[in-house]
Amino acid sequence: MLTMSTCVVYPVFVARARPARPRKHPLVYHHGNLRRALLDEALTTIRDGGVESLTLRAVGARLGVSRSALYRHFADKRALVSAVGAEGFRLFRTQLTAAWERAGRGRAGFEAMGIAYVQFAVTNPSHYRVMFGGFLDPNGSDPDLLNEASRTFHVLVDSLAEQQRDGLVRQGDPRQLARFVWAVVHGVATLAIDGQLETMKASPDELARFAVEQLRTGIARRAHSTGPA
Amino acid sequence: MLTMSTCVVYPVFVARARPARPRKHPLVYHHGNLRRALLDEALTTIRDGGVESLTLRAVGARLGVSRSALYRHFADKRALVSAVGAEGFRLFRTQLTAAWERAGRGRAGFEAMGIAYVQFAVTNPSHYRVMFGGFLDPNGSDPDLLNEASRTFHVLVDSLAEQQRDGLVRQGDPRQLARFVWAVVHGVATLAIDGQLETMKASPDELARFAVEQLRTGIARRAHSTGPA
DNA sequence: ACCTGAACACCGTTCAAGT
DNA sequence: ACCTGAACACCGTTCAAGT
Repeated sequence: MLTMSTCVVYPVFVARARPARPRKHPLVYHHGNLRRALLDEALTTIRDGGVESLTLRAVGARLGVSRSALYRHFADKRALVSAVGAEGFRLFRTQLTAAWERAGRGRAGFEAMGIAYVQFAVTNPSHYRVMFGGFLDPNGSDPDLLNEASRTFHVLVDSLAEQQRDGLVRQGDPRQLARFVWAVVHGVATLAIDGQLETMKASPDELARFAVEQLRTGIARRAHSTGPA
Repeated sequence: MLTMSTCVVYPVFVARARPARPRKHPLVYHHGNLRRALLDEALTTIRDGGVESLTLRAVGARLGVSRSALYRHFADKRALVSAVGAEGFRLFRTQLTAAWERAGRGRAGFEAMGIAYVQFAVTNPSHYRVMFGGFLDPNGSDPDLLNEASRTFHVLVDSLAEQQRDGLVRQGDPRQLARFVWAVVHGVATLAIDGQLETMKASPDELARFAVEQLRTGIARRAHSTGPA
């Protein structure tokens, strides 16, 4: 637990456990922007080699800083990765709404958003995995991450609710519909980035388009009832 | 790389780098079943605490064996986890076909299989993650894992092909349909085991049933055409 | 307040040596 | 052929000490 607001008075007269070593290099401080620098460095490291490749020592070394300097700005490694995940959700949400708006909302906008979803995952696999991969428990300690994930989900809910008002999507709890739609695109995305589609000899984009098509005929309001099951 | 077929002759007369230490405990060998014992130990460890909790040292210690004894039976840690994944696919496939048969195939069988899919993932989250989680690259070196995954996929393909013959599912490449169906249940499963559903306040089983329902109305052959899009 | 550097308790993997 | 035990090159985290 990090207590930031308490003022700690350090005792000055303590028995020296070890003698002080002479310093080879002068100390260089980052002064204030180290937190941001650590975050950026973690971001590019994860982008290039995945979460597994992220080591605090390497991040520190690349920034010319001790391996434990990080602990002044993040509680631990998890907290650093959480911050990267939260940033990922912000970028993700921007791209989803952009696709939705650019295609003029409605049916075309919804399909464009589905394609954009899978494309984000395929383009940023490491980032996507941090956000969803179970490395972070979403009910965990970071409220920022939780908030960003929740806001992203509501982009989908709002889109579906609007389409219901316009008669493009059949009635029902928009949150329930949104969960189903999310599961579909999330399924395509994770199969794609985990290389499972190659086993099945399929391209991510092709499957994404097919999935969005099937999704539409599944949730679209139909002119003729097919009768009870 | 493990070369199993080459016969290596060890030189006998070598200069000793270090003097031999006296042995405290007599050597106890596992003789033949160590591979199986290692696999079982890895399986329960992963089941209890996930892949991250699996350490070769602990596995060896629990079996009363050196930490490097494992290297006689597996190329490295990855190979051990691959073997666990392959076993997972075998169990998975058994449960899927059992659900399909028990519900009398056809429409009911297909729905039962969908529910069973998500239930397997929720019941064995660590196992499921090993199989799909990207820890193993599926195009990797283990042909056994690849084969098991492929056979499981074909259970789904065969089920859909049979339903097409019986007029329960509309025409089209059954492999393409199977990929879509897989993506849907995989999406529900991964959202569930990564705790994302809790964020959305939904239960895995409820979403699974809803998803299978939507899936049906999406891929079922309809009596009345809704006209071109 | 912020950072260092040594220490601690871990990892997977290698390899000469023992039987 | 199978296993040991020391060694190697890593980890994240802690903490007294320096400025």
